[in-house]
Amino acid sequence: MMFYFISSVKSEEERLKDQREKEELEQHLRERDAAGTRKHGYCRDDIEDEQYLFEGVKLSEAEYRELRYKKEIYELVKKRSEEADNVNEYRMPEAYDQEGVVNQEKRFSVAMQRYRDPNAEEKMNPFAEQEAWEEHQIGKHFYVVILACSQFVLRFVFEDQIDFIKASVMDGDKFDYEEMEDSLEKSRAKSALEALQVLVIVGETGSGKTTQIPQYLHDAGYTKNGMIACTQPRRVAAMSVAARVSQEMGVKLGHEVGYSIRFEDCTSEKTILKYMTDGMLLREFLGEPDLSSYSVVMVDEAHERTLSTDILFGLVKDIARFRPDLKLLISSATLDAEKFSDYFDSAPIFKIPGRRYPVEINFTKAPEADYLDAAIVTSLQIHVTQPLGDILVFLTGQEEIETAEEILKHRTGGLGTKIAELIICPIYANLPTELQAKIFEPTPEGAQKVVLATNIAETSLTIDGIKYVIDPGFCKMKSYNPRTGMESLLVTPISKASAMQRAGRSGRTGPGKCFRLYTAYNFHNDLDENTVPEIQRTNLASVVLALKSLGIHDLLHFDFMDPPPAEALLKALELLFALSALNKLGELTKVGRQMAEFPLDPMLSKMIVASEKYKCSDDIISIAAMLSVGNSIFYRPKDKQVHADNARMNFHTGSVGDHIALLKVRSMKRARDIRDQLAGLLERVEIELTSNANDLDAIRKTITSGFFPHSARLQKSGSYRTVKHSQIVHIHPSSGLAQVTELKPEWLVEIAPHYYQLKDVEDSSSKKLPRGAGRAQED
DNA sequence: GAGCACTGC
Repeated sequence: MMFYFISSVKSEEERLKDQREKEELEQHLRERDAAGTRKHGYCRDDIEDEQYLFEGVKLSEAEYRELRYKKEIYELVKKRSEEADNVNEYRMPEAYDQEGVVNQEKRFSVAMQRYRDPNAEEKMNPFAEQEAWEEHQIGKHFYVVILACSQFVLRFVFEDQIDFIKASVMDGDKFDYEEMEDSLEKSRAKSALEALQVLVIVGETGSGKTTQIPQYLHDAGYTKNGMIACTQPRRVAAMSVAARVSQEMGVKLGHEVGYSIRFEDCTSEKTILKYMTDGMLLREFLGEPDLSSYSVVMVDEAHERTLSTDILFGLVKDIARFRPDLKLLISSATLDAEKFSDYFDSAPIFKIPGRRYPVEINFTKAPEADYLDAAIVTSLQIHVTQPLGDILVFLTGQEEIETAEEILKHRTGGLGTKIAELIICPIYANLPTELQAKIFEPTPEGAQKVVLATNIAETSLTIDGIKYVIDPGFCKMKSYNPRTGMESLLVTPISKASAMQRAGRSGRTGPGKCFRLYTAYNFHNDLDENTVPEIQRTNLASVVLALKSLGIHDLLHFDFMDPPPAEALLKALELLFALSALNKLGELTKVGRQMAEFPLDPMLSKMIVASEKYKCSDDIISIAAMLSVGNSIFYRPKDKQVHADNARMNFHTGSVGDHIALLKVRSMKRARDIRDQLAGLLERVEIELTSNANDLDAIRKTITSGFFPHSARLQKSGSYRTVKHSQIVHIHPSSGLAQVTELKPEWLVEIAPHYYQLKDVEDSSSKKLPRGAGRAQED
């Protein structure tokens, strides 16, 4: 346990100067002690200068003497309190108000009085009761005691502090927005944009590339022969950028400038500048394989390497060859520009400066075993020792965030009013929107906000005013095992690119600091340069189906920027063949073409297509919509008991039931939207909308038609084993509502005779073959 | 008593 005095707000130069002075003082005191001249009170009587320093803080001589004295006393009583057998025998009622809340200032002065009073009976340990209370409150690990002195506040911190080493400063870019527009108009940018068919554009978010370049191309006349498409990885981005550009151009959104996202097409015949999600352009490819209505395609945020952008790359590269009039712009953040350039036949790279402030990077001196604990300690360390400014902590998931929130509340709960208030804001995608809004509320004067976020804060949303980033270096990442055909989420170290992105989050509105909870050595030697692109770690069934329906047959030789593992491609082909979407030659069947129309996992699409036969399409699309919305409909924030305790402790947290209700509303609306879309698509593939809700067997058979590859048999042991590969699987815990559909073994042979033979399903001991409809885990 | 990062069509 270490004992620190930590100074108040200071600039870096001041800090260094103080540090120097402090070292000088310490050296002086050491020499004096060694000489045997040390006196009570640490008076610096032999120093001429008026500056008195106490642990780095400048004081008047009187303050200095007082503090030195107080510290010594404090250490003494602390020591004695540790020695005391029964801490409860000492009481200090004066220090508590009517509600029983301790007044730290008062507590200290009472302690001082008692200690100095030669007649006091409780001289021994005035702090014992307080300490017992604190230990009870915050679990012995960390506590802060505030001492008020005449003109300033000093803080005592007891903690095994984490030592950081300042490693480097990520340069900012002092860049003038107007200047850029000017230079874009006049400099080589203009000629480059006009002369070249394919161009890689590099620029940080905020450089204006997304808004300025399409406008420039429009002015240069590129919209005469077709639209300009600009793709974004996220819906909100497409919407907000379109809104801004339409404003800048002085036109109504949806007229000349529009956006197109799922469930919402805000474009018209007038539209010449179209912002859209990458997945949406991919869908448009299916109907228009040469993109003839576009004259320019700009793939924005290409460095994010979403599944859709990666597929788009291969497709646009291909059509650019036979359409010399199609201009192709690939825009990305700095890191992997060379790679994009290489892929697009050495396309020139054009750089646009970004706008970012410098960010100081700190690494830990030694590796931290428990990153969650380290993150909490570091937040408090920043809270107590650094100038005010909001903190962003990257954690891996909801559960971790909830744990961290509890611990932080616990540890700051017992602190008096002398310390700045710490506002804790959790944020993750499953958090109801109403609660998400909390992170955008401006931090009140004198308070400090700590945002506990998942990866959502890395790209999807930006929070202004973040000054400190704490990066434990992990995230949850999806990985796919082609052998078992199962996807799983694993906590994985992040890449260097991701670490830079996280650090950059602190430098958006002013200079920032990033505290990495790993060593510089770890960073340089253990982290990958870039995150493995999604296409290499996902189930490719829907990708393969989409490419096949675009007429691309030789998938193993398709020009992927980073080819997925051949095994994953083969697994996808195998599945599509089993679903009869492909024939033995690997060509799309009629069923396959119908399936490709649905923006769903092929097993779900197959289920819908099969519903025609069993006359229950109306019921099946409801099921499909609910399944594709994901699990969040049945989501529960946390174990009720814990939450109830929490609510009692924090007495203002709202009711859990309400949160779930809010969440359900959002998910249900989404399911409704998807269902409506599916109904429209049914018409398109000429399947009649029929309901057959009374015939459960028909519905079960329809489900079996899509999900037979995932059928499993109940073992005597209570676990399940897949029929096809004898893989042990478990029903996912979220399937509390028996989300397993029972089916008859003979159906498998009836519905998928090419996949199952009678011998596969024969099992004298069991009549039922429940099937895991939810997610299954590998054993 | 289990437990689901983030997008997107």
